[in-house]
Amino acid sequence: MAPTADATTFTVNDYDLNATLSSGQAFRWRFFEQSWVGIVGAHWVRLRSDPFSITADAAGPVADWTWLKQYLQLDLDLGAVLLSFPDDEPMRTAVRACRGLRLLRQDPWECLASFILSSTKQIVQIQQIVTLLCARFGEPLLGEPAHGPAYAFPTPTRLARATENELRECKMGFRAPYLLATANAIAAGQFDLTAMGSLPVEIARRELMQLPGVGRKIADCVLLFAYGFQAAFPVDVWVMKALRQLYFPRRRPNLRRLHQFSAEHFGPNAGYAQQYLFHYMRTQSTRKSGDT
DNA sequence: GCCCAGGTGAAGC
DNA sequence: GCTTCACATGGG
Repeated sequence: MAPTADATTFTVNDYDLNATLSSGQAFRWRFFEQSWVGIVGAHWVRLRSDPFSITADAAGPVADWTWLKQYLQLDLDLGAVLLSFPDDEPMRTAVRACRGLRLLRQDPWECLASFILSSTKQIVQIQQIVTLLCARFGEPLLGEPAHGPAYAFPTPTRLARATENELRECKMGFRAPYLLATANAIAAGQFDLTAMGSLPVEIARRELMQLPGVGRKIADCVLLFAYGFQAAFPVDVWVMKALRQLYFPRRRPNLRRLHQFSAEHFGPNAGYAQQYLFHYMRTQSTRKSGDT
């Protein structure tokens, strides 16, 4: 029972909120009673969608919804992006399967830290780790009591003051020293996350990969999901499976070759195409219940 | 028990 | 250069 709460409705088309929020880009959303409940920055928010609109409820008063519009990328022309995809059978199939899937625009630090925690973890487990991390180290936020306490994603400074053992208690295992060292570098001002967005993508990638626990794949995730470099093309086990199965059924190209292929084949919005392949593969091959 | 998960870094060839 | 392996933890 929040005293004052705000709501708003955005008109959309071709926006599949379910696919978008369950597609492994962001890890703080839960589907609950026909709504998506999550945290964006310092805001608790609940989202409901129909084919033509998305309605948002906040826990407190909201004077300006720009933060949510940007996060959801409501101004993006999806049709133009889809038209830029290669006109081949695998992409047609993937787009048919999840048309309306979007890329979010996330906070760089939250995105970076989350994906450091993602290596060889399933999406549900990444969600669990992030939840534990936020509950332990994040600032409390105004939420809705029925949904339990709400927390911001912890800052680099706060995590830099944690011990490796405290982080391991959040079930992150061998990723703890990576997260701690990266938080330290940023908190100490040795690494400027805000500068990445205005660099050429290759330079920004090289910079991000200097951070401990950040290799090519995680760097590409941050470039794509946080900075909006739409040509960045993260290759994880699913995308590798997709590329090999759909484009190289008789060969077994290595990672370097797949990156080369993706750079030549998928065009200026390769990262978007990658998300369609990723989501298509995951929803096709895994038939587990309760996924969304 | 076994294999796998939105990988990375170090060591071995 | 490329391939192999250890690294925590939990789900199927």
